[in-house]
Amino acid sequence: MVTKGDVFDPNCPTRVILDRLGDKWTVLVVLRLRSGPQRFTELRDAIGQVAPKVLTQTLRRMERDGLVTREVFPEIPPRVVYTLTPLGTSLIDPISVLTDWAETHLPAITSAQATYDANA
Amino acid sequence: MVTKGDVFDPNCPTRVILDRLGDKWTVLVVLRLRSGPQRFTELRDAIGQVAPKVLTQTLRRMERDGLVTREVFPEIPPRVVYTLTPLGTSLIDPISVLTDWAETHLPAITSAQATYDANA
DNA sequence: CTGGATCCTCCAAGATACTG
DNA sequence: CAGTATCTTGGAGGATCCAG
Repeated sequence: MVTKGDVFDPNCPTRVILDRLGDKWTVLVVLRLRSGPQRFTELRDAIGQVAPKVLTQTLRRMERDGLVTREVFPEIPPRVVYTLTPLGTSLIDPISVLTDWAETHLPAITSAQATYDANA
Repeated sequence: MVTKGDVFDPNCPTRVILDRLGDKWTVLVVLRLRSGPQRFTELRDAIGQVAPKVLTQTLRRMERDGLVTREVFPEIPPRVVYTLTPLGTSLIDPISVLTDWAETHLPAITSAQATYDANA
């Protein structure tokens, strides 16, 4: 049974989620797929300089977690389309809360850092 | 100027925040300090097996970011108390959204993983 | 008690090249 | 086009000992 108190258990679900969100690309993939299914190359180009190996790793892990589906069309050249699952879509709101917080408080953080560094 | 669209800019504020939340201990420190100021050892004991060096690094970074204050009492033995700043306190809500999401959807994720692994 | 100093491990991430 | 194969690396995290 999972309770609110076990965030301090190393196997706590929140820790698992934060591991995912903490990686470099998962959140960006979610935000890209928000506007609809995308092909591998579309994701790569949109997200920026990400090595194909890394993007593949990210997408595979997201597929395993049930956040995206991977659809292969057996054509030449091959076409692979990634789509957010309902589970993946449900992550958009929590992510938005974070981005909103980040954008709201960035000035305060930057300012705090400047003050801290000045006294160093 | 910071806009919603620049999540794909490597210097995007959201990326910075996610880097923090993605580390192993910051979120746990926030949740501990939620119930009030704590001493170094109290934090260490409550959070679990964290090396003092690592906890110090975490706390220093949080102090630099303006999330906590560090108060040293020049006594023997020394006493150091960490307290959430208003900025740090404002992080509790976004974190709660994440923990709620995690706890709600953990079964779905676990199930998805099991299905994925079974077909491997 | 707090946490600095030192050394070590591990792995996400990246660069590059290649293939069905 | 959508990856895989291989090699490399930076830095978070950890273990241990020591000091004010």
